Amino acid sequence: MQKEHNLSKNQKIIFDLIDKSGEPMKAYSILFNVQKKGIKAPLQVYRALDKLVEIGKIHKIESRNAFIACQNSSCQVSKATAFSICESCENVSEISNSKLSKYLSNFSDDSGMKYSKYNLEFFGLCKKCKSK
Amino acid sequence: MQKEHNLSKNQKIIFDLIDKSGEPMKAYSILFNVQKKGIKAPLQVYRALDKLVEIGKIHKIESRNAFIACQNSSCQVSKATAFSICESCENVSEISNSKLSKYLSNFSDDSGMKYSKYNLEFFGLCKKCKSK
DNA sequence: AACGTTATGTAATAATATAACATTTATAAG
DNA sequence: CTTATAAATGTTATATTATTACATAACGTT
Ligand SMILES: [Zn+2]
Ligand SMILES: [Zn+2]
Ligand SMILES: [Zn+2]
Ligand SMILES: [Zn+2]
Repeated sequence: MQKEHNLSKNQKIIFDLIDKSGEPMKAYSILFNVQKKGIKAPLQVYRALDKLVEIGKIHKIESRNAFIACQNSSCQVSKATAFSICESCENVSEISNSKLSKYLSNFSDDSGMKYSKYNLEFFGLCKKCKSK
Repeated sequence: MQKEHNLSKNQKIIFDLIDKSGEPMKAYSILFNVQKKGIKAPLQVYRALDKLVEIGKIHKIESRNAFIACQNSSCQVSKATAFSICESCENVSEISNSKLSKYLSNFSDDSGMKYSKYNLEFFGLCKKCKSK
């Protein structure tokens, strides 16, 4: 059972945009797209993004400085994220693989250290791009 | 046997700085530190960084926009990188764990897709910070 | 109503990274 | 040694990404 987050006005506008786009969006592209809805300044976007990331509705693709809606309904807290990124068409998808997440969540390094969060980004060519 | 890369003048200056520091350095901090050596513009730094990343002498910590010298002598091509990052003191260390790298290099997602590269960042508290 | 918390608005600025163009240096053939 | 090619450098300007600072408004709880 996951906590219900009542998004604020700006958060909802920005989440809906990202969610509908279905792909990673950059902050200033988001800004451009929501200006007609009254969101005029970068900070308004970044504040909403920060909150949405915090509650796991979106994730940041660190290598791309872009934000994508969570594609994994069970991933409501952004502590364990994994993505595949096509280096040709920049398609990104979230990987939800329970073995992988279990493996990484339980991973401890050579000094016995365990970690509370991780982010993994795989790079390669997606099927479309590979078959070209 | 790994390929010997003869670093150019700027590449060497910048690699030496990062390597000696032993911790992640940001591009403009690098710039500041090498200005006395004649490197005056951001682009000179970014070009050297790009090359050093390409040949695996340094890695970029994506979540921090920072660059760290490779701590793993066998990791001369930046295709499979893993780091642990302390969220309190920002200490970063490169993880070299053959099981982990084998697991991730061989990982294929639910559609059977395999990937040629990955970058993994673990977050948590380092031993020092945990014991405070 | 009073309070603390969360969200918003706005302007300015900081931090990170690239484009464009000219020149120089290194490497390798012929 | 000359020519060709690629790699690296120098320089200016600009683009992109993100935060600081401060003021105001809305929300949730008691
Ligand atoms: Zn998710
Ligand atoms: Zn693709
Ligand atoms: Zn390395
Ligand atoms: Zn620490």
